[in-house]
Amino acid sequence: MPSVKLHSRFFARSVHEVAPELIGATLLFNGVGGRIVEVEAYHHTEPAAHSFRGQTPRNAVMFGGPGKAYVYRSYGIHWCVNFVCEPAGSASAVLIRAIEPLEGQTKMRRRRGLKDERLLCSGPGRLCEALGITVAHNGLALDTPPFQVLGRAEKPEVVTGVRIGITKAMELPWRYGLKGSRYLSKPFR
DNA sequence: TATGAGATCAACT
DNA sequence: GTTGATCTCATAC
Repeated sequence: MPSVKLHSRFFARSVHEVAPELIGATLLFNGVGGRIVEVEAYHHTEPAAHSFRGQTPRNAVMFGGPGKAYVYRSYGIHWCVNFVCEPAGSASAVLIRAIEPLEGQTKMRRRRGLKDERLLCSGPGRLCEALGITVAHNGLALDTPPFQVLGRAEKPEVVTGVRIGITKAMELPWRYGLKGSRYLSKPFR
């Protein structure tokens, strides 16, 4: 199956173009990962984005230009990974919310504690735990090991909806998913 | 199936 | 002191 590595050029566009195109792409971290089935776009002009109020130590990577991983701690417990998009300074990113486990399932299971395969990577915190992504990887380039992001071979059917778990800008339909996937963090309505 | 508590930290009021 | 781009487990229906 032909897959092309995605470079920073791919990410240097609007999050609204990049996010739907990431559905069906492959994310690997040290060779472990799978097919991206759910993402959300966060634009700096909108209050749900971490960059909305300007730069802080936590979100600095968002301001450094496209093609990097932005990793932050969620609820003091979990890690979540974003792909930074748009030109440098735009500070917008795509949150990777769920993947379909394909490579390194043994490692993922071990890290996750032998959970149901369906729950291995179906959520932003879950997938970071399964792949072993932490803040130690914040700011790393997405086209260089340990990261590997491969473009999809064919265009899948993409569904959209409102974003999950936020209390600001709840009306924006900037959640994208692979239609019919059983690995979504929540079904699309 | 649904709701609630707890874990625990960066940023904000 | 409160909130949040979350998840798990316990208890109730």
